[in-house]
Amino acid sequence: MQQISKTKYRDIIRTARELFWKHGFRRVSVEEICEKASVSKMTFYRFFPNKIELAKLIFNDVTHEASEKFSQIMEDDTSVQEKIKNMMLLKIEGTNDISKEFMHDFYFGSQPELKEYVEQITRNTWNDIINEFKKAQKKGWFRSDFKPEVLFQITSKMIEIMKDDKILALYNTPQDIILEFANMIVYGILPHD
Amino acid sequence: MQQISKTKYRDIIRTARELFWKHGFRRVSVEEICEKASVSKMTFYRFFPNKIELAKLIFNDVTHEASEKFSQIMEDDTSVQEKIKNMMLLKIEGTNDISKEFMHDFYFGSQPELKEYVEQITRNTWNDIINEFKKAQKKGWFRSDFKPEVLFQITSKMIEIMKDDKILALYNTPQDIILEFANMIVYGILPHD
DNA sequence: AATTAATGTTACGTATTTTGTATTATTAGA
DNA sequence: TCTAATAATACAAAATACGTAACATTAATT
Repeated sequence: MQQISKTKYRDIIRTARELFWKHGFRRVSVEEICEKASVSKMTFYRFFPNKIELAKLIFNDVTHEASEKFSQIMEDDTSVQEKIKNMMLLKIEGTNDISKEFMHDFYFGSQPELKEYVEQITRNTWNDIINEFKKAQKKGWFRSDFKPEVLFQITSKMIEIMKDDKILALYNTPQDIILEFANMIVYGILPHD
Repeated sequence: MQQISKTKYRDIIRTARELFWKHGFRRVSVEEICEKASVSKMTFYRFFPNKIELAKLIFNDVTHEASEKFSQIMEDDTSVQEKIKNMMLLKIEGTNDISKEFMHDFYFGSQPELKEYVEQITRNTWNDIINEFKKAQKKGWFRSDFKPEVLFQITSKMIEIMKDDKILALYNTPQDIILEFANMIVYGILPHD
């Protein structure tokens, strides 16, 4: 056996992702991941220095995949309405897909390192998205006086608002809040079909 | 303040039930329950001697409710197909709703006390259900040589089949599958009016 | 307003779990 | 056979969870 098993590596990531997805970061132990992935703890620590680094990697994957999907929608040869609709659907799908548990420990957990990392990645992802917006804007799909960068500020503030228990209580899940903001961004607060 | 707050008591149970439901027994701490239920830890321990006793109570509630629903179905003045259909719906609802997590720690957890309790309750519930079947059999709703224990197992397995995507794709709605399976159990696969 | 019991707050010792490493044994490919 | 990847086990240190106690606060009753 001279080859490092890429399989084990992937098994760990896949298993951890599933578990984090369901229960969040803090509820899942390294040993549990190892057991489910049929991997010894030593092997785990040969691949990853600790649980946090693994979480970073997984979070990175998840956001990257989401970002890819978004870019795809923007680049698709469809009408603006269709794009907006797809964006909304992606948001809905994405928020349905991303478990509350998964994000919670990242945002509100006790590891400042993880929180920082998540914020950074989120920032980068938003940069990508803003660029997509600018490209779209050049094509005349949005108002020309609208500044995509504002989106970043809005979403930053959104996270702060999310932390407010009184606001949280108004919605079933944090995802609903995200959806609400997405709606507001696209359509404003005027009624629409 | 001379009255013990029944509200707090209920809040604890409701919150704990939700958390156990999602994450199982071991992943949820007393403190977490208290926080989410907006109750101090002391109040918790005034109501419950420990986490295990709370779990017992909740498990008891859950199984009792399920059993009640089942009896209701059997006692309803409906056709046999309707009863079977409702049984399946109940099962689906139950299995979709009851997370594996919820049961897992009870069965495989490290508390033998809890496991024993669960096994006993399960046994009792099971007996109740079989008795309902036998009552129905006496009324002539099933063949007299048919063993109710088998029906129960069959419906369980059928639910598993329903969850198969390939099977699911064959029908328009999940309800159609249920109806189909209920029919199959009642009439077999021979044509009937 | 004073009383009183329920509830909250804080702190704490103990028990359990988790983390990360070291050590030794297997395993499977070269 | 030899060798490196992996497993198994044991372990100390850190973190978390449990359950209790002592005291503070609240709000209804008198």
